[in-house]
Amino acid sequence: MHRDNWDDLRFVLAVAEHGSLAAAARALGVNHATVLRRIAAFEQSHGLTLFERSPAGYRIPPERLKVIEAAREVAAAVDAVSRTLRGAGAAPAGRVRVTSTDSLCVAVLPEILAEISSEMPELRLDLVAANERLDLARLSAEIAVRPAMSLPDDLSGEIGAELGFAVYAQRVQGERCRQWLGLGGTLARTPLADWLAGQAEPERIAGGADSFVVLAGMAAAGLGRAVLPCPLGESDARLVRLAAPQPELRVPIWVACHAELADVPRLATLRRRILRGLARRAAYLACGVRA
Amino acid sequence: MHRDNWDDLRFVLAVAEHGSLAAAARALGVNHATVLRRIAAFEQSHGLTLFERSPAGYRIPPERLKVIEAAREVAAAVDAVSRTLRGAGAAPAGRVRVTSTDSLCVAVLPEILAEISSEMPELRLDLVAANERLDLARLSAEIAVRPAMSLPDDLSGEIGAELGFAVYAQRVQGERCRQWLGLGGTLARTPLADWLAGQAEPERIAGGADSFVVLAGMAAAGLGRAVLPCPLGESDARLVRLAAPQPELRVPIWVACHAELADVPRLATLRRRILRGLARRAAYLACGVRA
DNA sequence: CCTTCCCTGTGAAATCATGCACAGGGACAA
DNA sequence: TTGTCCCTGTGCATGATTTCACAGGGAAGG
Repeated sequence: MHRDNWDDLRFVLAVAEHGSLAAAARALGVNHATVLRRIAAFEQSHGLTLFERSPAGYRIPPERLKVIEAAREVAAAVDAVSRTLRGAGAAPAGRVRVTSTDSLCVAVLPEILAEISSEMPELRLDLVAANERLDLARLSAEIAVRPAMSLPDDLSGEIGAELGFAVYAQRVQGERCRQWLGLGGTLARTPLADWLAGQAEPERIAGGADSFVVLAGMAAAGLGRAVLPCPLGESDARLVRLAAPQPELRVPIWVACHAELADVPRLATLRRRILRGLARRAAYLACGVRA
Repeated sequence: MHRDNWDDLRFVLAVAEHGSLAAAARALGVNHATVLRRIAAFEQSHGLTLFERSPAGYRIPPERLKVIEAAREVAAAVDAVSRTLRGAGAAPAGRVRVTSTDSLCVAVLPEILAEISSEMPELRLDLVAANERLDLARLSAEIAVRPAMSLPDDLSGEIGAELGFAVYAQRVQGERCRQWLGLGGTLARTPLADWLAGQAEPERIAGGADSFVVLAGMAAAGLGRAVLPCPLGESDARLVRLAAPQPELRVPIWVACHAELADVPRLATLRRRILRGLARRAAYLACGVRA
């Protein structure tokens, strides 16, 4: 069944975009019979019919559009490989990119980087916010600051502090607001989401988002109460905390870089300083209490 | 040169992950000679050597790691196709996902959605923040709110307001801060980035980020001055605007959905309400002035 | 009505990729 | 040193893919 050939997707996409076997074949520079057979192979190996055949050409029914969108993602990713391959240049000296979740990029890291920047003014510090595919995209940065229970094998790093979570809501509505905000996207597959499922009945969920920063904005606008990382909830004056942080939800914050890059002196210095910055804010990160 | 076979990436990835032709071949269930030739074909078609050959196996030099990471992205995207193909289910009723840039997801849309939610309490409104690949990932949401000069063909929508940009910096440092913050990632390929390049000499750039929300946080922490969407800059009390919004940088904000979904009544209603919400805040969006 | 054009679909020949078997070489242990 | 093991790399037979050429059918236009 799974003959699993990524190249078939290229043909699927071409047919979807050109509307017919023949047009796709012209665009791809191959014979139309080839396209016919590759599409047939793809459909058979996945056990479904993707296209509507008609004498006028191949059409994708609307309910199959998502597959095409997903295939477009693949195309974009392949393009990215090409671009990476082309501009295989090393990162410019004097410039370090730090990646983290958007919460930390907004709530804590700017402060820490500002301290570091004043001590090392020659350095250019870029922040790369990436919630999803963190483990995959990690090479778009030299240093990663990641809340996680453990670190992937090829990363080398240390724990700087722990991140705590609590429930927040709009200050003026406060306790009266009985609606909840749910976790979407990649956040939906975290222990936090399980915990939340135990707190809020599904019919009480008025909305959701795939990012804590957005959730904080929604909670502040009065859409409902949300579980947020403490430093994020505390940093927004429009929000009020409804309960103490849940100790069972604490997550270590790792400061890491690729094992291969662990010895670069500049990166090692920066890692140490970020670690120190996190450690100095440990209480704030875990409980939202400013030292 | 461009023989362009996506399937070769599968072999590249397998060799990178297993460390040798032979191990990759075992994992893929093919002969090692096949792997050898596919790798060779890939390298030749891209005109470079990706792996370091040694008697002990194939190794990727650290500077080539990015290519592998990009290939992993492709793998993830292919997985997504499979998952989409498997669970070809429709979105649950009574739940609408709205996607936009992180700036608007944080600064304006929560307010608008809160108004809508109070009028249509049975609806669950999810916000999906997506800066990059917006045009590709658009099917992860039903409605898109997008600042852009024009709309892709397969989207149908209207302009709700215009988004203005201005330079902001930390209130306490204010004008004294002579450092700038640059635009990274996808933001680096926008007209805004060109404009910024005309304002700030490269050596004055102390940092950067791929998201305006993160840039706002960095500017507020005193890392430098940043160009920000007006509603985002105005919503942060720690920031002060250094100059009037640049009229030439204004961008229309589209409220759109897939052409195929344009007629769904529930979505049409929601689109209208979002449009109204944007129009009512036109001055705030364009100049940062609260009506 | 017929003609033309563009589409899908199919069978046979040619091309290309794959698997197999084997050569060569480094690493490691006896 | 010798033997073993695992690795890369290469010729050749085989089998799968692709191309080519052609059949059939709907749509548009005279």
